Amino acid sequence: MAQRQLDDYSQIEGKPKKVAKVDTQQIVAKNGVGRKRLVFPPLAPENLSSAYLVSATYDGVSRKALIRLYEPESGRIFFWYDNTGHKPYCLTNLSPYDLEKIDRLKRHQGFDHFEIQKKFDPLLDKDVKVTKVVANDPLAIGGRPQGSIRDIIPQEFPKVAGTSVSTEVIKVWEARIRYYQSYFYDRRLFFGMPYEVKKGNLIPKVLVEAERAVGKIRNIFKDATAEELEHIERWARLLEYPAPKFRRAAIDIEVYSSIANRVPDAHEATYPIICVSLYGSDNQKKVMLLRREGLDQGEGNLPSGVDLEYFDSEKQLIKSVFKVLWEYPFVLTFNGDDFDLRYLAHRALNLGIGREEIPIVVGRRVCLLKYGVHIDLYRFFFNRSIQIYAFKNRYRDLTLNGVAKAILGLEKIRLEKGFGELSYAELAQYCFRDSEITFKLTSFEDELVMKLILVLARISGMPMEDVSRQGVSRWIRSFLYREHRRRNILIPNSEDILSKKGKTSTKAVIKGKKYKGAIVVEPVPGVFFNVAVMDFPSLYPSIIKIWNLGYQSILCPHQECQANLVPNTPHWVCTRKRSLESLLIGSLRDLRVNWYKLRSKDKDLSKELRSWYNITQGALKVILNASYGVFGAESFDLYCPPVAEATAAVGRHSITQILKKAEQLRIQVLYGDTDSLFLKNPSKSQIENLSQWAEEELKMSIDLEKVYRYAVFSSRKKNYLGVLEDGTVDVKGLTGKKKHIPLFIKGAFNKMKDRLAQVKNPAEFESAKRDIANIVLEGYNKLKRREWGTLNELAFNVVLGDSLEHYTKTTPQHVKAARILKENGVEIKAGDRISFVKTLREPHVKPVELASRNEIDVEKYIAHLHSTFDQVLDALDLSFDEIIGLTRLERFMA
DNA sequence: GCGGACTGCTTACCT
DNA sequence: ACAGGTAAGCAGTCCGCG
Repeated sequence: MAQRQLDDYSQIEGKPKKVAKVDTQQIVAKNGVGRKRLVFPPLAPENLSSAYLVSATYDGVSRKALIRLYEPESGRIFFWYDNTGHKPYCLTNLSPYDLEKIDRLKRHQGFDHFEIQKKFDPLLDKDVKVTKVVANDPLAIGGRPQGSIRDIIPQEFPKVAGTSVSTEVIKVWEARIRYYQSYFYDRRLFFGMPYEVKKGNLIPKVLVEAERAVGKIRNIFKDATAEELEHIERWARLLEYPAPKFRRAAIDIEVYSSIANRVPDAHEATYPIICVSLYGSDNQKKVMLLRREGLDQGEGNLPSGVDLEYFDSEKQLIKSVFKVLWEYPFVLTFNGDDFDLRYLAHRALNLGIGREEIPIVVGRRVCLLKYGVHIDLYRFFFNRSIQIYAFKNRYRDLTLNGVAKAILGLEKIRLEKGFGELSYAELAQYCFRDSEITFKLTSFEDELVMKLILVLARISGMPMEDVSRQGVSRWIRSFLYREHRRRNILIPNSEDILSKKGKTSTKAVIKGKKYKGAIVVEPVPGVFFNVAVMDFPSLYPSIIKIWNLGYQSILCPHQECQANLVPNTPHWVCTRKRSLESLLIGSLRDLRVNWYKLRSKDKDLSKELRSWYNITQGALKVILNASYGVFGAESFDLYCPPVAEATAAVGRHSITQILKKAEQLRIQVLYGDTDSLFLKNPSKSQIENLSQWAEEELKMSIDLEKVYRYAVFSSRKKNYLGVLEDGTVDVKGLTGKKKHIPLFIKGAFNKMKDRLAQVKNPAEFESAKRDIANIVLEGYNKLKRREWGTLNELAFNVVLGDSLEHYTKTTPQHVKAARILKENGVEIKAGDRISFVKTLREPHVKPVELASRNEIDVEKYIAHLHSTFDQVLDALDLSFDEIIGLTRLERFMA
């Protein structure tokens, strides 16, 4: 089963119903910046002019949806409780008459009532009557180990039905959607958008400027159908509204530990918290230290403006931290879910601080706040899509230091000793830097990260907490679910989609894959001047749009659609009705390509506006890039393999057709991958012809993406080097750019790269070739003469993909090195980068720390230098062996 | 017992 | 837990080899 039994918020430790009684337990906290006293819960007033809807939960006490509104003027959070009487529910195909027979259901304490509802069944393609089973509590629907309504119905009905009823025909739908999501979908509320409270009711704000922009957009998309335009406008309305300033604070804690290098257990919370730092957007900078006996003041400078406060008791220190957590609307941590907030909460309990005084809600995998929104930046930066598409793989190490160094150029303070041995000054300095860095991860480039999370919350329809923690497939699922509810379409169960439309028909090139993917054109080896790169902008989303792909439309039940075949597959696509995916993904794609990308570069707009548009187009890019893949991912709740397969098949068809056309137009294609073509010195009219043909015949645009002054291809696919007119060098796939190879080799490679950047025309190539040969020779000689700097220069840095025990089939070199490290008492876990060098004696590897320079296997390094350079030398008509002076005979003998 | 041909595993990359 | 395709390097296996 792809769906999870329980959600994070139902797994909150302790008894959810005892969390903060609304009327009796009022917690009053005075914050440090002279604001008003805070009363909990901070109810929204009867009238509130404008506040952003940032988060929501189910409140077990009032049994209502609870919405957090962020009001940027005062920088406060207000709580708004549902006033419409909306309740949790699920749907079933059993009639109320049948359901009445199920005693356990009727007697269930959370059960409220039945309603008959008409819904559209997307898999049967017709209206159906279903029963809405309404409950008083979302946990009654699902979330209790036994005795949840969603389980009782299929389990109990066959027993009471009289005749034999198979469990399979009894359906329960929409029982696994979190209540606050369900609430938002039904009430058509949008996370991240501003609302006003008027006489206690929530009303969306309308902004004149945003509406004006929507009007402009409407004019741009003249060719869109009415249905498409409707969706484009709906998205644009979400994206045109500006972002607020986020009042926020980053915190970081340090815990005393007797053993250096061991992370204290956040659940046990045995050791005292000795230091906490705070960095606020309102310039509140603070370090709180626990006084300990015999500790030196020590030397060390805190940046100016940082308050230093000492506490005699840890309890007082923690209470002081809690004031901050009861105060700020947004709290930032780096790994606070697993460590900082979790430790604080457990430590507080250990010290006898009352539950109601603790501002943290500790879940199984997350830690949330009772007042504000906790954003764990570790979780956000861990997201693969964010890493790749939003930050272009700029950071590699998923540590605070790694991310900050790559993005901000800021580093943690290096420690020579354990926390236990630091003086007050050293500890304060160290701790403060961490919260400073954490904060700055959200403030660089005009608060990009906060805005990105906001935009993603709007598009996905998820609270900021969730959107910052969950992956792109959840975001996509959420906006598709939202559209189902909007149109009164039953949200299908994953297993029903799969049993109806689960089969694929093509054979993947790679063993173990489910279907065939993209085409890579065999490159023509050599150096070519004036290479034009053309590509289909967001090819797969375009295909989903144009071919009307979706789980409903593929293999639809209509006879007449069966002739509408996807090229090279037996799959047909519906001709009667537009699929939700086609409309939603297609309109997002069109908006990005034809509006947001252009606006982000529009010099007539203010810098601020351009930056906003740039963030928006970046968010769209992240989503669009994943919008095809999710349909081929089992974990996606609308998993539908033929949709993914059809998308890839049309992709292959498109590039194959354009290759043929290029040949007809006598344009030589040097290379191509998935959605791109590299053309050899084409004329303007040839390019024009090609793109016109694609527009007419394939109904797809193809753009001239860039022109390389020259490009170097080896005979290997996904391996090339291109020099743009401005001298920038694009290196793709070559070993020389891979992050794990030794700096020594990378250095030599980069020298070659810099030299190649200077070549302007074929004539200049000859002297460049001589220089490159010298670079290679220099590297070779240095190795031969063992003239490297530190051993670090020779270290390979390979990420350990799994925990050490997991490697049973083979033992790769980095695993060998990691095991040696472990024997030496170093803690090793999945995701660690292992640095090792190649040595002469068995087992031919050693962790850098443990190796000495005389045991290096120089010949191995020469072999690596050789293969790294071969990828380029081939094309330049140079030979590694000749460069290093091997005679033809010696080469023959070797 | 050893080397070459082969397959499989693992990582890092491309679109 | 978005997909499939490609390259590289090494580990492990099989088989021939008087």
